[in-house]
Amino acid sequence: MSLDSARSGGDSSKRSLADSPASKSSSSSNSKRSKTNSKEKALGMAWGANSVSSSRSSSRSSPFSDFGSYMLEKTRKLRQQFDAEASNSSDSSSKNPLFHGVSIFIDGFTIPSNQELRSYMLMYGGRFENYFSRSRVTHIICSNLPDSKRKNMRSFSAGLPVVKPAWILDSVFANRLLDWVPYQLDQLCGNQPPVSAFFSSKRSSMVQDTLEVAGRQLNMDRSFKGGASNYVDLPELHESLVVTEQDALIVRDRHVNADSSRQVGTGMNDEFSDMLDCISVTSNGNPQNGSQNCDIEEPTGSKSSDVRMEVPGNSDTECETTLASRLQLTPEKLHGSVGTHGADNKNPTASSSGVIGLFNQRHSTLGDPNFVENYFKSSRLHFIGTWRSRYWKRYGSRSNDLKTQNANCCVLDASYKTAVIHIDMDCFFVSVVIRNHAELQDKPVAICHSDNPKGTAEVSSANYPARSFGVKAGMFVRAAKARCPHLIIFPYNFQAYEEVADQFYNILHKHCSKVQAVSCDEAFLEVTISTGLDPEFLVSRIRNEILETTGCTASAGIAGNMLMARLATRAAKPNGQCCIPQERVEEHLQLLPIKALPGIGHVLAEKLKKHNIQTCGQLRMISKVMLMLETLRRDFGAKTGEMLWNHSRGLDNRLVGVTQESKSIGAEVNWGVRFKALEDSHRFLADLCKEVSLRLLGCGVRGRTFTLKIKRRRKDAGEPVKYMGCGDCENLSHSMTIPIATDDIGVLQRITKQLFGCFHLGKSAQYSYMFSCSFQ
DNA sequence: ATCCTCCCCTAC
DNA sequence: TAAGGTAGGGGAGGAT
Ligand SMILES: Nc1ccn([C@H]2C[C@H](O)[C@@H](COP(=O)(O)OP(=O)(O)OP(=O)(O)O)O2)c(=O)n1
Ligand SMILES: [Mg+2]
Ligand SMILES: [Mg+2]
Repeated sequence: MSLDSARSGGDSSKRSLADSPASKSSSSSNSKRSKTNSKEKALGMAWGANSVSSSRSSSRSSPFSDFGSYMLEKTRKLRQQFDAEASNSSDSSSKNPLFHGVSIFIDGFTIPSNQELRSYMLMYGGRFENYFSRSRVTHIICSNLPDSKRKNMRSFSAGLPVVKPAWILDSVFANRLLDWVPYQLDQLCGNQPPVSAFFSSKRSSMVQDTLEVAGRQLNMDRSFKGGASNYVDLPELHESLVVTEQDALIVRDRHVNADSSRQVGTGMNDEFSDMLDCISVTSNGNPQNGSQNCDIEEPTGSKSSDVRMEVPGNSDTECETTLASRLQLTPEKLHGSVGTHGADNKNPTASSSGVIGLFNQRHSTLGDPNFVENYFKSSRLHFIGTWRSRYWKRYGSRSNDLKTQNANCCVLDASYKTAVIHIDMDCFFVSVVIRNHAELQDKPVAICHSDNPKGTAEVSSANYPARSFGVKAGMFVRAAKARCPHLIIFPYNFQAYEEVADQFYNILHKHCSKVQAVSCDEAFLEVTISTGLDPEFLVSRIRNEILETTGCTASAGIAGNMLMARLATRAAKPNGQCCIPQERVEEHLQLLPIKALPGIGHVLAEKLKKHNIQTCGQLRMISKVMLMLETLRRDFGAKTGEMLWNHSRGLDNRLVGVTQESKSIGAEVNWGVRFKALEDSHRFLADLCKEVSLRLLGCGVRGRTFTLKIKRRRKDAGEPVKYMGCGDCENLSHSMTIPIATDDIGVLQRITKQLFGCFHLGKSAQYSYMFSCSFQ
């Protein structure tokens, strides 16, 4: 279960208090995070998440002038980015710069989208302003004018021409700049312009092109014709472009993809479904495809192939067909069908590590009264998950101050250029642990809780020799040992990771004023190139210093934006650095597997694969040929489509150092969670409430929206593949917003009880919980 | 249109 | 035996 507290409107006073520099004085003295700190004895405070100081990110407390300079900085940066893209894109170099002297500002929703229009300007020699400026903008592009603006046309447009997007499209098609006057927005009609020639005539030939590239794409698009946009790609659908009120034609069922799991969540009437537990034996042989629920089963670096490697010699598959779970939550009173689960309860089952018999109760909520607290002390994911809040406590205010300063001085000097650096420690957990073992550097080493060659403990990090055997983070140790029998396993040393992370960030802050932390071993830097220091040189100095100080190597990437810098780092690893200048972006992306883009995981990658898209080059070509962004948007959603469009071109508008304040705080445990009676469950929930309450206090925030999430073992799921794991679960959640934000543990507990009631949980299933809150 | 709830996906 | 957490982004669909 997880309790999630959303931010609250009512907590503003508390917030502003927390924002004041003075408020962090008490906790900042904890920065050494010694284990003796009494705060760390708090539940789940193994790594001090609860004692995080109350310093907040700058955005809320910034005076308005800061915001102004931020905006100046941002516009300047966006402009610079546009120029860089324009001057280096091979697309543009080969095209007629027909928009030379034209600088557009997009007002409101347009068809096609502003990103597409931007890319036309990019490709054909024009300019694009993200923010309106009377002096810079030459044309305002607008599809639709709301009444308010129509009434005061002159002040809205500042006297500039307000033109329909078709002007741009038709100009591109004509390969010359057309007169904009016929395309002036017709104020009387106020409707979407008629279809431009561009769409009607050119369309079909482009579709042909597409077919060569991605055979199935066309079919997909056809089925999506009723999507949220009128931007269609087939001739016969043209009419919808003429439609004026954009959404008039929206069809109800926007591609409800085969997400059967959703129904489980929303149909809360499963009260009696548990009775089926003993009957339904299941065929859950293929966890990958069954549903999109993220089941935590048999994790491996590379999915199904690993599953296959895993299975032989073990009872994993048998487990899935054994009768469903012994029931763990047993409210005796509830209904009568006790017999079945009772029998299950006694059945010995093959356990995850091949050992027959019951699990050790001390490894679960049943045997350890301090289970949650102890669990968090050993959890690597808890460690990396809470690291950020500890970082904020140490560097938050300082980096904020510098950030502001930096932004101001940038504004004064508009002539400089910036480079983005991404730096990431090599196989961090392993490097730290073997940094003083020279003899191990060439041996395959991994970090894991267990060295059991049959075990289901997860590899946290593997060094590069181990990776050459196929050992990857997230893999079960038995799979790792199967691939690399001589793999050397070391235990975790969280304190050492914390110390090295500190050293790492101390070095980064010393060399650069703009540092954006990503994780304990990874950060972005932004540097100005015109200050003379070559970024390559700076990076090698930083990496050297990291090696000398920590005994561990780091790799780094240098590029024009965060996306490309990150990809450069990947190319540089291990122990290297790599620069991807603008003119090399395209070649770098061309053959890169789509999955390598940050933000594209296995689900999205599979979806794209069904469209015959496997590389960034293909994605770029498809989206361009298909004209364009709207196709991606229909298939993947507005934002995701845009992300695909941008990332496949190496575009990334994010600015280094812009981090917003946190939106939510939560706690969850999905390992070792076993209940016999309802009260076990409530006790556990109370522990999570305590944890969340302490974290709220530690951060100086109060929650207003609380969420309880429950993972319920599927009826047809067998014993979890992973020892003490939660198995194949469906995810449920309910939330509640209260009028006055709180951090009071008593209130939290009452809230969880009430939320818990909303689920109407049956008796014969196993659950684990998460409780979190958000702050509005 | 925009907000809200209940999810899913992603990254470390 | 083993320690499958945390937080943000975003989509679908219903309420307003
Ligand atoms: N599934 C994962 C991924 C990461 N980590 C931890 C261990 C890693 O050492 C640390 C940093 O993650 P990275 O993705 O940076 O991986 P590494 O630093 O281990 O390797 P690389 O050289 O690829 O950066 O986070 C983990 O416990 N489990
Ligand atoms: Mg790393
Ligand atoms: Mg990393």
